[in-house]
Amino acid sequence: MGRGYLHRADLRKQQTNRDHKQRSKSQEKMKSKEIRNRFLEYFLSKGHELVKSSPLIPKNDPTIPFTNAGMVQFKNYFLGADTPPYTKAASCQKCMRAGGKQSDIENVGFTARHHTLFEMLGNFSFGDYFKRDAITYAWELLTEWFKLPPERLYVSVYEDDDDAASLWLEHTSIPRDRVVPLTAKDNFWQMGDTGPCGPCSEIIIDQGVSVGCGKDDCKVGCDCDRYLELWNLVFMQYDKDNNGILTPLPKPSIDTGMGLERITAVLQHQPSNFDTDIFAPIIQAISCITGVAYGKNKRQDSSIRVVADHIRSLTFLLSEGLIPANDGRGYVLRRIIRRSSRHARLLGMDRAFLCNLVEPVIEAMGDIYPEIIMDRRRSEDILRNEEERFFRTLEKGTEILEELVGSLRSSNQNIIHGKEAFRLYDTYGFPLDLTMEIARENDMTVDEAEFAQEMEKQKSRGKASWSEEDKGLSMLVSSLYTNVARIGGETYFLGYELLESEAEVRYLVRDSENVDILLEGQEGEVILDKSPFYGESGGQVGDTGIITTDDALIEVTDTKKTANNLIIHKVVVKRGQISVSERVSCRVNEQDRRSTMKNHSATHLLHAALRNLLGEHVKQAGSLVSPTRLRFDFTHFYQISAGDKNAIEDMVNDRIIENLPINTHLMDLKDAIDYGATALFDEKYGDVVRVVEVDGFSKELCGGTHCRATGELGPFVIVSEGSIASGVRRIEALIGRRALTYIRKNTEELHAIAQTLKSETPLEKALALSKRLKELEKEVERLRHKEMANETAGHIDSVVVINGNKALAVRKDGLDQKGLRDFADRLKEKIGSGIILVASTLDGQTNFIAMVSKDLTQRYDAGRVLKEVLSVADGRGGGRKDMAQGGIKQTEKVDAAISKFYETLKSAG
RNA sequence: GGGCGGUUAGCUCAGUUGGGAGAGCAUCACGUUCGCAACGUGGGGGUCGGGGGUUCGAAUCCCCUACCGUCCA
Repeated sequence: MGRGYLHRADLRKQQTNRDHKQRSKSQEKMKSKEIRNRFLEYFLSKGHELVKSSPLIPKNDPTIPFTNAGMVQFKNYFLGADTPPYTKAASCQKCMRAGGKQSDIENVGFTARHHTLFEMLGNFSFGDYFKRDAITYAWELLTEWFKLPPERLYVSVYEDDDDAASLWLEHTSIPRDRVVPLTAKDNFWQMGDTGPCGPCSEIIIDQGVSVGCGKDDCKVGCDCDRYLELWNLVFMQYDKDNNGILTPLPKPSIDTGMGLERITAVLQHQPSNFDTDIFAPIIQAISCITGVAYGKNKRQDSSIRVVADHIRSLTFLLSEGLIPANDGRGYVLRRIIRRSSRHARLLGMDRAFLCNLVEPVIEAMGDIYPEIIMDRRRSEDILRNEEERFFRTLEKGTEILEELVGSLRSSNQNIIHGKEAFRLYDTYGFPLDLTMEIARENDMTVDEAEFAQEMEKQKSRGKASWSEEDKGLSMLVSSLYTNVARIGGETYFLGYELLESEAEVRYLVRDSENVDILLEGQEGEVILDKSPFYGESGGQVGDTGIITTDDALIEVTDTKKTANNLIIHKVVVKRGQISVSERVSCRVNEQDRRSTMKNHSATHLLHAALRNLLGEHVKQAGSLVSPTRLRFDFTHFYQISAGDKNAIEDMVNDRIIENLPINTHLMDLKDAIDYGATALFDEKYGDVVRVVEVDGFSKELCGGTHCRATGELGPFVIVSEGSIASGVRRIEALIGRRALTYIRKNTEELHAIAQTLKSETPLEKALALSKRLKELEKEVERLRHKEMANETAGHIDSVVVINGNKALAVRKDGLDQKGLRDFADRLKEKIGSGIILVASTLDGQTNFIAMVSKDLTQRYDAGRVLKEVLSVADGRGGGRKDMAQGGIKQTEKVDAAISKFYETLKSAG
């Protein structure tokens, strides 16, 4: 990640200003910006590297949904998987707590301290200083720089950590009775079930009796606001293994965290984080738009706080390219939008409203986090879109609920079952509080206990489905790789220049386990010291090819790249064997690789063309670059018109025809961004990045392999365009020979159609033919009816009278179900009142239809008559009183069935 | 990853133990009117998401699958 949080010159300037105003500043309230700066400034003065906040969406870390603490970006340093370029650092990290284990979202708005998004100030030592300095730094900063009164401070320590307790007493002015030992529950920290861990120590401020819970046993460790935890110092000193055994780390480390919102509230003497200058402009904007004043009504205040908190999260998450979805991080985003929208409605808003609040957030935070400014239009569009979608959901839910209320009322009930409320919530996304509100309006209540019960069931279902094995396996392999990388470093990639090279085998894996040798016929994974094989990343698929030794042939079927830049060759040993430390020759499948390069360069042209023609809101949302095709997903809200599609194709092909040079430069990340290169959200970039530039048209950060000039690409053609998720569209395209083949195939097909239709203008001809076909079909239908009418006339003679009613049985083979009905209808028309049976044999089975004219349905039931008839041949059937259908397989028994028909009528009469 | 709901005419949707695919809007023609709105009459428009199964018979029941929605992890 890029470094240099603030320029030193700026800090020096601030420092001078500060010295001037020191006296007055300490009296008046410190602004949050100043608090943030002074924290960083302090640790800069103690030789710390100031590190920029990493994104909320952690790169290459699937174990957590969002960055939730300052240490997240340093995790690999603490784990020892990576070596830091500095030994101590400080940062102000944007953090998100919503959706994972540490989700506070339900509390947000109703407490003084809970947030979804917050900023975490922290200092870190990677084997440099330990407890003593961590303690003295924290104390000095709080008491001398921030001027917190020492007599109101307490510290907690882990009960077994005597070191920490004595260091506090020795190196600070804190009295013994203010050092409070707490249990492991509060003061022992660990990253996961295994790995680095250690005791921690918290600095606590006594805010006075007035803000406390007032209980007699209120003391340090109480959850109320009186003893407020300000700053947590974690002393990482053990490594915990699978059996829970702690071994001391060779280089103990420090990880601390202090919430900016919290320390600001304390320094500004405010009871709630929401009353600080951090939230003031946002709350003001909400009040202004909704016309609801803050501080007048308790319930409305909560809603305002919810919106104020959530809009910060939304603006930040959207700026990192996240899109609302039904699962994963996108789902968390959607939930935050819906919760905000719900509270906006409580404030009287009935239209999309959140999009209007992006601007105030940018004004409040844009100078510190410029990333939220860049895509503001896109963020606003997504919010508007998503909020409108939510309104549709609410409409649907309201409709269902009103129906439910109506039916309850008509049966004199006034309790909405929890199951029903849950169904509304679970299936239709209708919020419980809204159900309760509507219930109240109708003098009803909701069975909340039952609702909670249903929710529990749902949760345990979710958990049960999660403990799958595959998760464990991938964890195993990934820790295997982490170890390999730790010991041997990353694999050097030679493939930008070379397609063949020598290398040494460093590591072999078979069935997720480290092995020394792979034998003939075995499948496994090979890790080399250097390799010309491109490992799948950035959308470009991995190379295939062969690895050989004097007497072995190994086929490389796929190549992957790990988070720590190991290149993993998936192989099958075709002949001989391969063992660790052996010298091998590598050869990449050249034809496929060259095709892939063309597709990758074409992807860059497509990306630039889309941004050019559709707008800057277009962002890459995923891509696949293979030897045979390219697939590009990007953010865009509408279908792409045929005209735009052609314009995109034209623009890409024009750049190809111009044969523009494609150049690659290595530069610092910061310089690359300044240079205007497009960066992606979900890629990890080192300090030095590759910029792939198509002269004058496209600049992208990209680790993939590319052609030297656009002319190598050949024709470009878009094969399909469609939607893959709300707000994301996908284009698939072909390049070079494959594009040509595609165009040729279409042309040939058109020729064949023209030839078949014997026409120069096949489209017109096809339209004419289709119209003619319709006319003929109608004509056939008309004639068939006419013929049927004629034929039915001939059957009238066969009508017999049984018990005073007309009865008629006819056999006419070759009719399908519909024909049978039509035929019977005609007969019925002819005889007026009576009972009719028609039998028709088709495809080895005989179908029957029985009809009873409306005036006789009191006396005869077509269904019953038919059942009798069919009983002679083990047939089945049924229907209504006036019409019934059925069939038999024994076609030779049709005559018997007809006799049965007359018999039945006789005995029924 | 696991639930639940949906997919029927251009659009919005109905379709009740499995037995003739419907309504409203839109569209077209004709009528009414000086004309328009409105109205009246008639017509066109459907692989009932796709595939398999059960059944004499499936929009309807069962299984698989795609897509959309929604909740949980």
